[in-house]
Amino acid sequence: MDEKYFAKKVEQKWQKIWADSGAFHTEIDDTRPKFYALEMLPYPSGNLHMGHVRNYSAGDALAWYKRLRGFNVLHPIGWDSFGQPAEDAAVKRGVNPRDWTEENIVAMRGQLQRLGVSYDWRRQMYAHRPEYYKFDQWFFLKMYEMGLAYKKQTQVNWCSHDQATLSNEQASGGICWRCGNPVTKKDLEQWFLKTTAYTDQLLDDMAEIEAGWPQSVLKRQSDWMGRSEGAFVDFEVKASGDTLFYCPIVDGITSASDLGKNRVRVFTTRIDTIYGVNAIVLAAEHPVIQANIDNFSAEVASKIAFIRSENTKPQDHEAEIEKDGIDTGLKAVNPFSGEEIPVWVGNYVMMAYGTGAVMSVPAHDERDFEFAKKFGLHIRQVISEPHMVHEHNTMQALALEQAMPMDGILVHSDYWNGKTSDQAKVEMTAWAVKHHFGEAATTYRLRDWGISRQRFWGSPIPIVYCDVCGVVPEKFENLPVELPETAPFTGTGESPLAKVPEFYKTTCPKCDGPAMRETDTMDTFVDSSWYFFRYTDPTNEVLPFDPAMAAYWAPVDQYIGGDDHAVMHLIYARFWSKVMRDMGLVTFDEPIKRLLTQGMVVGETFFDDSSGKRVYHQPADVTVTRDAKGKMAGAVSKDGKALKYGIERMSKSKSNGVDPDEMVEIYGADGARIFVMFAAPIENELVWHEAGIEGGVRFLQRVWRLVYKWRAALSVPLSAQNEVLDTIAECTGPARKLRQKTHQTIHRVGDSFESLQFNTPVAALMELSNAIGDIGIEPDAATEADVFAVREAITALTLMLTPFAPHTAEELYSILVGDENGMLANGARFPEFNAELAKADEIEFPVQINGKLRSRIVTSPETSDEELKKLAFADTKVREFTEGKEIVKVIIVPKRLVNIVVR
RNA sequence: GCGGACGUGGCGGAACUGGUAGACGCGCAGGUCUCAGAAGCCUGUGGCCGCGAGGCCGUGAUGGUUCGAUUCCAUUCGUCCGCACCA
Repeated sequence: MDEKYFAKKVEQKWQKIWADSGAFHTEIDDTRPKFYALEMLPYPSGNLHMGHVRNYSAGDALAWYKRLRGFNVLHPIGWDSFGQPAEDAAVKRGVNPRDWTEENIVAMRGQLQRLGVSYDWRRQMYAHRPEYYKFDQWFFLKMYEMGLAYKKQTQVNWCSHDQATLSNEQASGGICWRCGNPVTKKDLEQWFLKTTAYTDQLLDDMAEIEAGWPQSVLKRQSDWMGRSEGAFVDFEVKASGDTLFYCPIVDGITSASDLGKNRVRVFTTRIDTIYGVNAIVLAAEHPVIQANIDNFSAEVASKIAFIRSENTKPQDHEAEIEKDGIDTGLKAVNPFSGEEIPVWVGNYVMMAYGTGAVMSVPAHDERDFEFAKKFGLHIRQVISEPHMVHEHNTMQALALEQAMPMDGILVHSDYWNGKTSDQAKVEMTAWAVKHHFGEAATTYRLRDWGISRQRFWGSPIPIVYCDVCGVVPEKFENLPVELPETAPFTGTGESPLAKVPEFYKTTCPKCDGPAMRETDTMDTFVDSSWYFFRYTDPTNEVLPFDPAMAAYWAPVDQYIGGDDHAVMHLIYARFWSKVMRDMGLVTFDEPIKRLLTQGMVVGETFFDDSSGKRVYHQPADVTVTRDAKGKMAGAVSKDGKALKYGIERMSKSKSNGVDPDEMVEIYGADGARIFVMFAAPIENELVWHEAGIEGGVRFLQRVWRLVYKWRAALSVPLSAQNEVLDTIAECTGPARKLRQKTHQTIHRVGDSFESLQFNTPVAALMELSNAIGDIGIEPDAATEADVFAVREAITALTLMLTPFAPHTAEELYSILVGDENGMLANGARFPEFNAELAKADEIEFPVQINGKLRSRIVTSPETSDEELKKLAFADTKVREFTEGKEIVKVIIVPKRLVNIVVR
């Protein structure tokens, strides 16, 4: 190699050596500890973006670090290759989704390889290949057997733009997660996976991963699942006369055997406020309402119909929806007080949560308050602040200005008066149970996972419909149910598979009679829920993976990806693992021990000041002017137009995107990678500055020159003194100082990796490199001790550089040790830390007077307190400030500082 | 509205359990090399005052605890993110 650093040459050389030698191939090895480093798999769009580069650079750094620490590292990659863009391409451009996908994978794999990411490429998984999706289907059938997969007719979230159904997660906020258009509702027969059967575990097992996951992600997950503890209470319902109405049992909520058919069940977290109930409010879709719709007056019926239709409209989250509702004329009886109260339908009650029925307590709930105000309903306060209890019980309460949703002391509640909310919640629930009109209850926001998609490019759901046998699961031995070569792609709502008779015409697995296949395919989140287990055993044809393989590699030790997957993917993946545990495939509860969420990479954008259009990006098209301090004063385009500056998410349409290939071409993979790691903490947003990357390259060049400068001197074998040199006693002056810095750096870099910091270790390496450069000794004038210290420093620097700039490090390492096979073949290890050597002989003790820094004394860190005090008072500066003052006390912090308090 | 996170030079960011604020890099300024430029190298770079030694101020703002606060507490302002009537 040359004395000058040519990134491209070095990178091509080592990429070839790595590939030829299978340097990153991994197999089970019981003699070494394992480490499973995982990054979120990409969707094969055809182009890597800088967010990917950041993600994979971090994962690769960790993988390399662990390898150098002696771990057997599994570091795989695969392709989330089912999904809508491939089908869009088919609709728009008539290409075959399979061809489109495969081509994109080839392109992106090339990009990753040019970045030199150390994957075991043999273990790639491809969601769209039958060898993989066969096991999506296998899992589906298993879950069907376990009663975890079921079909039901429901209102689904429907995106009319994408012509697709969406899970609740994907329709979060009433907006399609993919295209951003409003979501509507549509009735469809759908397959569901029973995620709700695991909600409690998903919530409770968070304790196991708490230490390794970002708090924000766990918080979002628990909010998403939305467990709330409270009670069901049954209210008897009748007409204003005495006719009992027919009340069908509401789906899934009737466990009390004596729940009468003339009762309606509400869910409340505030049973203690039940004496303040002024009405029962039902969702418009509530079965009681729907079953009796013909009994209502025309006015009531049309209002209900109106509310119902409003509910299906896309919601505008900026504007608060005004409360609306109508008195149905039905009456309900408060089981505690015997009071007769009206039954209303309200637009603010959702059928999807709880029982679709609430007891309205306007005094203590803001929504109920608003509702009562609007319709002039009675408001009664039944919870009081402790000091107000007497007033409340002796005189009528004043009109409330607002709801008071706090806990307190019960008033106007007969027998329960004087109890605290906490007491009352427990005792009143017990009372309700005793008298058979209620029970303690927990409800969740999380619904079951609807996985049916009316799409071609996904795993077919392995179900057959037979006129004779009904719904029949496909036989395991018939898997995979393969997608046909192609289908008519129209972009309309029906699955393209429904237009391919060769696909859907089949025979019944049970009776061999003619039958139809299910033509929906699975949500692609199914693929990503278990893909990381497939890496442990990627070619298994019988099982998704061999449990023994997973037992060695799983769980994932470190997962890295964007926090946009905090709720969907990461809840599904956790759910899937728990199911696999119950199937006996794995033995643990949680599949991912540690999670790191990386921040977005954003771009600088320059706007045309006159038109406001964003058209330019750094550096090619823009000249930036700065003031004397370096602050940006203005920006001008090539054709002389003034530009405004802004920061936006990178994208092609904003022309502020950065192409990873281009960066690698100009600066080299290592330069790009080290910059991405260094520029900001991994969890922060990263603003891409073209100038910054040059700093990364400059650093690599400095290290390169350093090695070449010392190369000849270091190649001289050391004398028999070698071992003696490796002690502190034999090492003084600059050599001693350098060794100290080397070992301090080893410690810092190791620590940083353990706490998943990637920016600070790069800074530490820069410092070490600066320290080597600043040693002030020329190679030809160096003593043996100097050479020893420099050799140690440069070798350590090179090894520690590997996770960030593996190609460069490999090349420099090969120069240093004279071996061309690479570090791993050579058994290279992360440099060993020596605490003795890292210790300083002398340190600077700041001396403060009243907490203000006044002087410094340089002495051994072991100096006794007495001696330190003496030294401090001997200091002229200190004298100046203590002269004629009373010394109140002297505080000495061991190995830190001296603070003299004077008056 | 509810919930969470965060405010440090011109910029990205350092700072161990309260102990020398601004590491490291970018940018900027000056110098060196060169016919010239690029690259490299050297020096400086929080603000104010001072020739200098040095002094004063300084981690969004205000107060508090402490010998000592970027770090802990309270109030407040601001930014970012999540949720969407969850009974």
